[in-house]
This record gives sequence, structure tokens and C-alpha cells, in this order.
Amino acid sequence: MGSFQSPRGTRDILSPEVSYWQWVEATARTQFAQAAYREVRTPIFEETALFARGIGEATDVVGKEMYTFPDRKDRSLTLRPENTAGVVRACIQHSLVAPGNLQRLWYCGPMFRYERAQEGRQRQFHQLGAEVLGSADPRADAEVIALATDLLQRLGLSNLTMALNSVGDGRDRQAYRHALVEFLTPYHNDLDPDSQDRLSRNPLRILDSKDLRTQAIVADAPSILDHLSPDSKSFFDRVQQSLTDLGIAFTLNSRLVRGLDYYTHTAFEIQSSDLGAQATVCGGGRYDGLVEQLGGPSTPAVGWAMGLERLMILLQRLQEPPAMALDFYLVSRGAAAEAQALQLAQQLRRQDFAVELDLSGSAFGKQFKRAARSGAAACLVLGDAEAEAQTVQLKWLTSGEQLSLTQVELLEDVEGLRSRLALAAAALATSA
RNA sequence: GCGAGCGUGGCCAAGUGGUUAAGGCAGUGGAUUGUGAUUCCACCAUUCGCGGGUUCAAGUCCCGUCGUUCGCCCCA
Repeated sequence: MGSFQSPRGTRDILSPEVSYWQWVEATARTQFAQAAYREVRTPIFEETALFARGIGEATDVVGKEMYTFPDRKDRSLTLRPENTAGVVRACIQHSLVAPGNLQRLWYCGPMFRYERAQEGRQRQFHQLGAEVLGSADPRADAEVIALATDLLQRLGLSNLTMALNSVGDGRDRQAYRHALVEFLTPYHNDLDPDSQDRLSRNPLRILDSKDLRTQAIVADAPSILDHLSPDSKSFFDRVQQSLTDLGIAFTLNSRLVRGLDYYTHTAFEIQSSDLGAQATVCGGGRYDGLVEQLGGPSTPAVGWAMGLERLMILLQRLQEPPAMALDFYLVSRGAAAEAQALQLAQQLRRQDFAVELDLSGSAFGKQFKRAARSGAAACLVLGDAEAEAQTVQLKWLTSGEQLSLTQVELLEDVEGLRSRLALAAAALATSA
């Protein structure tokens, strides 16, 4: 072919679908505003070392999924594969993190990972995320998680489950890793090949292997929850209590492990069974060591990220897209009428009406057909006779009622029009 | 990175080696030079993702390539 296609793993978000995106973004925006979270917009690419150090050299994300490239001065840059590292970097750079200083932030934007696409997984995808920096209080964990569950609820999504775990602090994890490796080593040859490999590299990941034989072995493995220090244990208890107080349902899953190295203590995932292999809609947890790891002051933090493509899959199954609201469709024919219609459309828009002007110049019949399909509440008609008399026909498309009035009258009766439009919209809503 | 399936107009498709590439939706023009429905007529793929090969003959078989889908790995 001679034409271009969007690159592998990327896609265009077109008209009916894009209204879901706008709806989700608008809902998130108000939700975050109500909880006093501020939006951050960080660069889409960062120094490669930021991700390598933040996410962890040994992780798959860093090891094989990053879009890394040299710029013209041979600096190594990387398209962000996630945004926590970038947000933390921004907070350090602008001194937003300091002892006793709390930052509540949210973001939304594209992320990039070089992976084979499948349902709910693309090379360019979008995440909505929340981060709280500077609080070691378990209520911060609960607040941030509640924001995620509330948002999903506002969007009308039920049928989601939340898995919760604690991976403890660094020392707890170290101890647990030992215990786990000790337990698994005798079964080495019975593990699936991937897990055999992970035994030395990243043994915790064996816990959520999808291989059935491995799962059977892991079923009797020691639980991380038995390896938590008293402090870690009590912290996790308080997180659970806070969630319960908020009426947020969760299932403890001691085998829940997250793939990024920076997580400590609380780890959670919100999952749907309607998503195929990519079940996680939202994942996050506490990352108390990351700020320091990236060169800032020791600062506790919690956060999560939500995969918007996955969210859209669920939303599109549940409900029709919100329709584009159009007040008037303007039909005209004849040189004088067309000129007046162009001006009338602009004047109405300045009064905050949504107006579509038919530019086809085709027969009235065709234009009316388009008017009916446009979803507009009313149609305005300008032909030779109207142009001559400076009038306009106003036709309500729901009832078919039509009246003639002067263009001046139309523009002066803004309040009357607005209430009629509200009625028409209500009629549409009940008929739908 | 690995495994398997798929790729025919804007969309949904029939077609499984013989040829003039069905059909539906949408669109455009007209019947109807000023009113949304219905109906009717006409137009809408020198070509089947792209490149090569086999064959007298290829949308149909083979190879490659690109894209896509499902799964693995991994993650949101």
C-alpha cells in the first residue's frame, strides 16, 4: 500500500469512543479536586537512568520493555514506561518533598512499553494515577485506595475485586525471600522453566505464576504475612482496619506480588474477570524507599496507576457512549441565506449554544435528513424567503413543531431557547 | 522475545484454483429545484494488507513481510 498506518501497538481513539475518554477524565478531575489532589504533568521522556534506578534494573520493564534512544547529544533518554518515577523526580527537583510536607498528586497520560500487543495491552497506553508523598500514616494508604474504588464506582463499574497484600519492608522481604527459596529449591525440577529461571532472579514472582504445576507447589509455600516484623504487621493491620471502616471490600492474597522493585508494605490490585489475560485495572501500593533511592530525602509514599484502555474495555461493554450534545442544526440554501446562516451560527455560538452549520449546499431534503441524524434538538432553516425577510424557521426536531420568527427575535430570546432546549433534552433522555 | 489464528471497499461480509470479485449497512446523485419516513433508480474494489513464487489460470496454494487477534513472559 502507499499509505501509512499507526505503528504497531498504537491506535487512534476516534469519535464514538473518545467520549468515554472525556467522561472518565472529567470524572477523575472532579474526584481528585474533591480530595485536594493536584494535577502534575511531567515529561513524556526522562533520563534512562531514572527508570533504571527507580523501577529496578532486574525488572522486565527495565530489562526488555523500554523505548530507549540516544538524542543528538548522545544522552540516553527513555519514553516513560510508568509515571511514579517521573513524579518523584519532579517532586525532588522542585523541593516539594521535605520532612513534614505532604503532597497529594494525580496525573493522566500516555506511557510506553515495548511489548507484544494483546487485549488490554499496547505499546502506547494511558494511565491515570494518584500519588501521596510524605505520609507514613496507614490512613494515607486507605485514602488513596478509596479514591480508586470511588472513581470506579462513579463510572458505574461493579464486579471488580480488590486483592490486598503486604510485602513488608526491605528486611521483611529479604527474610521471606530466603524462606521461599529454601522451600522451592527442592522442587526446582518440577517448576515451569520460567519459574526455574526466576528462582535465582526474582523468586517472589514465582508466587503468581500461571503454570498449574507451579501453582500447586506454591500453594504450600510459606506466606509473606508470616514473615512481617511486628511493626510491618501492625501497619498492615491498620491499613486493613481503615479500609474496613470505609466499607471497602478486599481479599487478602499473600501471593500478590508486584513487578516493580520499589513497592514496600501495602500492595493491591483491582481486577476484573472480564478482561482476558490482563485482569488488572488498577495496581499500586506503598513505596517508602523510592524518593530516597532517587536522591531525595527519605520520604514515605503511596500511590496507584489505572490502565485506561482496560477501563474503556469494561465501560464500553456496560453502557452507550454519552452522545454529543448539539442544540441547533442550521440548514440553508441560496447565496444570501447561506451568508446569513454563517453569521447566525457564530452569533448563537457566542451565546453558548452548540450549533452545526450544514455546508453542503444540497437540497433542503438532504439537509433535513442530516439535521435529524445530527442529534440536534432543533433545526434552523434559512432559504430565499427568510433571507429576504431577515427571518428564520425554528423547527423542534423532537416534536416537529415549527415556527417563524425574525433573526433578531431568535437571538434576543436566549432564555426562552435555553429552557425549550432543556425540555427537548429531557424528552430525548426519557425516550432513550 | 516465544506460540497459534486472522487480513476482501468507510463498516459487516460471500467466495476454498477457472473470472464479469456476491450481498448488506453507510455515503453520493436523482425520482421529489423548500422539510426528517417509506419506496424506486443510478453511482460507489481494473482488485482481495504488501512483495515475491508455483500454475495455462491465484482473493483462493507456497515463501517472506507488515498489521491485527488470542495466549506465554510481564504489567495498568
